[in-house]
Amino acid sequence: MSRELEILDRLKKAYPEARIALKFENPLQLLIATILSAQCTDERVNQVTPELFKKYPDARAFAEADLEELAQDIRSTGFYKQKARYIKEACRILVEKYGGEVPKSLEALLELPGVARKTANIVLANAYGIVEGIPVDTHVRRLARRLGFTQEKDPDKIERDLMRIIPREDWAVIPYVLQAHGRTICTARKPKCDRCPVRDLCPSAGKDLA
DNA sequence: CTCCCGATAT
DNA sequence: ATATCAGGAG
Repeated sequence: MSRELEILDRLKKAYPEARIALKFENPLQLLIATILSAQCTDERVNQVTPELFKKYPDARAFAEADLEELAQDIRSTGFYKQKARYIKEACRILVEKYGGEVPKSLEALLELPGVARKTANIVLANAYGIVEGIPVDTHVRRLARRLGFTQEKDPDKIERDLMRIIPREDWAVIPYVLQAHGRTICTARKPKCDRCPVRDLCPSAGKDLA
């Protein structure tokens, strides 16, 4: 087995429970929650969304929301004015072009404001089971670079490198496995290499870098 | 590259 | 006190 596949195998075994942490009951809720999760923990998003989804039950409700009020409703997730604008405008487009439904294609999702490949991949995979790519967030980016899976910095280029290395059946779970490892062991600041299950396969082990 | 911004770790 | 964080747009 290649070094890369051995790493993936060990990490999957180390974090067998790893999966999406965002709470949602339908594709629209997942889309909104994922937009909110930018630069914010899923845990905090989950503190805001139950109330939010009660107040705004569908895309039309978000599209017709008062912008200032919506912003206050999501305030604690940070970047709240931006996110409120993205959500309102995205939902306006959903109502206008897709009957209030969340479209099932990458291209259509990428048309929405506040939605790039990371968000689109998460929504497609977890709401519809459609796997077209690998969501690259900061955890995935940091670990992919530390593990020597890529030298790139641009998320889209990192995604391409990962799609070459990782078997397609793992594309949907791998971000959650990497996030779990990134939160617990391979942290941004002081990675706990002494407790890492892939230490012997990691080119960055013991080093003190990004 | 800069801006958006509150919450949390250090 | 302040550095950094589950992104994306201009």
